[in-house]
Amino acid sequence: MDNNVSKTNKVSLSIVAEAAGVSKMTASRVMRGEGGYSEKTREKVMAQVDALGYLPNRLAPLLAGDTTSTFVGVSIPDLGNEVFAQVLEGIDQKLGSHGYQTVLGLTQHTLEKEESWIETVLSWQPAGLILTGRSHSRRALDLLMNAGLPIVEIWDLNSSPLDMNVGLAHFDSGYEMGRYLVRLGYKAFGYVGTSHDTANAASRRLEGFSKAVSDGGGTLVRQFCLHDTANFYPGFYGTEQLLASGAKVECIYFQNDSMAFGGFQYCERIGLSIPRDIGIAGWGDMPISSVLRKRLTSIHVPHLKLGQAAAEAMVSRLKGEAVIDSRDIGFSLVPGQTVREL
Amino acid sequence: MDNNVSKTNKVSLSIVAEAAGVSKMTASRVMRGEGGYSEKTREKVMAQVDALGYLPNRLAPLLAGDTTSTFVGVSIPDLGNEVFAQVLEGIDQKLGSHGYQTVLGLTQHTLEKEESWIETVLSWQPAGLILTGRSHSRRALDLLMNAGLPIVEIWDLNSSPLDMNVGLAHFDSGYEMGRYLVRLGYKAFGYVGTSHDTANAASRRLEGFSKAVSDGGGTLVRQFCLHDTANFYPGFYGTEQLLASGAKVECIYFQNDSMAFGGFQYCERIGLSIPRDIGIAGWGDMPISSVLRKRLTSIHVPHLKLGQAAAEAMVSRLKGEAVIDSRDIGFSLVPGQTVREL
DNA sequence: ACACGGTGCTTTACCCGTAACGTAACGCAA
DNA sequence: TTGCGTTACGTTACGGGTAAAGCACCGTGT
Repeated sequence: MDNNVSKTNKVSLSIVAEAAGVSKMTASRVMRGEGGYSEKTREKVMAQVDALGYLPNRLAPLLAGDTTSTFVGVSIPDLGNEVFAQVLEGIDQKLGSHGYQTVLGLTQHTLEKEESWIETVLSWQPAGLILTGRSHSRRALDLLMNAGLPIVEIWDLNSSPLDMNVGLAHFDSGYEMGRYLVRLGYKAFGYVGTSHDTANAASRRLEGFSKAVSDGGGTLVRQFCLHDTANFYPGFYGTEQLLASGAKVECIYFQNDSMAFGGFQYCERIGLSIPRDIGIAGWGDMPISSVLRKRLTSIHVPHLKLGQAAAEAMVSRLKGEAVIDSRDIGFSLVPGQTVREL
Repeated sequence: MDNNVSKTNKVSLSIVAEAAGVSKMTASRVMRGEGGYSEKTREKVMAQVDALGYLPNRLAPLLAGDTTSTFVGVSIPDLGNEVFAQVLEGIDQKLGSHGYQTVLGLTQHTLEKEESWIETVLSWQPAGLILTGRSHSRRALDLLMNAGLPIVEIWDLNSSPLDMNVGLAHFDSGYEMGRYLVRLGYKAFGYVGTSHDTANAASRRLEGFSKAVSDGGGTLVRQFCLHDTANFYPGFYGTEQLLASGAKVECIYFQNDSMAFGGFQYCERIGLSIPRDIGIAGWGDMPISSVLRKRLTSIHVPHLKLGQAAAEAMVSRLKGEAVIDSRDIGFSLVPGQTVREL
């Protein structure tokens, strides 16, 4: 291996121009195909472009201020949660198809990491930012205000977004699930989720759920919030802890379907039949549900579409088109077979 | 909402300097804390930095050529496959902790998308690239050679990497699984996977598997490669197709655990008992396995660690430290309970 | 008295591509 | 021939930061 590759003998436009025997400006015009040169000149320049392997440096016009970058910073809590991976996929697909690049930032659900990522990414002059969640640190807000670039806050619907907003009403989705389960006759509920951050979307789902339950005369007997990613295993051992705690629950509401499936597996492992002995409800209508004999009772959310819509809003704004500042991507209840029937 | 935020009244160093009554250069020195100024000057400058909310523009020194960027381009096939999401998470964690930014590119398993992404991302002067897979288009190779920057090819172990390489021996992992299953007495095998790209890692696993099977006197009766993401549902309907095809198989090898679980679910759905009636083997030892009563027979791969190791190799190279050009991240067979016992 | 070194600052030049402007050469009509 | 437009270029300036060089001014030693 050549370890001294680092000697970046970068080919600049002036080098191409000199080699072709023309001025930088003429070469630049040829590169952009904007006309104002003869066919003979075009050939001379292009011959050198091919020979030298010239690739334009997009930083230069950016610095000169006559363009914006095509970077879009995207902050995502974590990728261990399949739901966020899908949102990111939707974002990157759409951004990419419009010639924009995704600059990723994983925040691990902390505002501090988000803040330091925002500071760094802003210093690279992104065209805009897509941020997951609606709460940001004081300093992050200052930075964002000062930067004055397009921002899409996703995931959560937000009555006063910084700029644009694409998401869904998490509280409402929790409320709808709670109401549905109460109507089925359940009274005593348990909850298993992750994270202690009261400001996040999952907490708002739990709030909505909790309200629906008490509105309907039921009780949220016990809730477990684990310090872990919202994936299968935490759902499994969270359920174990919940049931071991002695709480008498008829139905468990989970932060998402991955956790719900983990809980489902634990219940069956200890001999509980679902939904006869205990009900299980999740959130997200995630891919795993499609292969289960008993489809999980859940809330369907178009994750990929959410990401795409966010990217579209960003691209439209960057192209100077009219943009709806706020978009509710919606959700729908999936009855499933993991809770009793009416 | 202020829709006219776009008026980017960018605060530059000269503005800060002028406001503080010093030259750009002095302000620059204060910003970098490299000395050569009085305490009084430092205070004057910092007061203006705070007042104006100045954030340095990291593009400028980049253009001037006395620094490299802190962007690292990372190409990933898709995020619908949990395994790649984890690899990406590992990469971004490690890059981020060293002050580097991940610029994502989803290639959807196609060399054309990789090529166009490489071209675009190179024009933004990244510090290095991390690419999934070892095959690239002719033009991509030209571009990479010409750019002369650090490259880590991940996923697959590669006898002649472009630069650095972190991965595992996919062929061997397939071979080991095949040998294991043959030793258990299986003779007739089926395969369910995705993608028709013969150049990718999953194909190499299949080749290894196939070789082990024929070396051991068995037969790979039928194989299904679906045009889909390697997730639960394709595993489910791929298995349906396989079994409906009338092929007599005793054991099915899947591209990964997600597909294997989908297949598992299909088998149980139609009344087949696992492993009594049919054996199932996956790859990746993915999170879902941890909550199943019958752990999937699989190959354990430290995905997160693979991503971290790739990022570490990149960072070390960028810092000018000595780097091992190639690293085998390894794998290990997980016996599981979805195949018969010896 | 003058050389010398250090401190604290300013000035100049540069990176790369493009906008804006300048200009030489030519064609064509009055 | 003059006047004007067009074509096909070249020249200059710019943007944000930093390296390198320049330059006052001070204190100190001889």
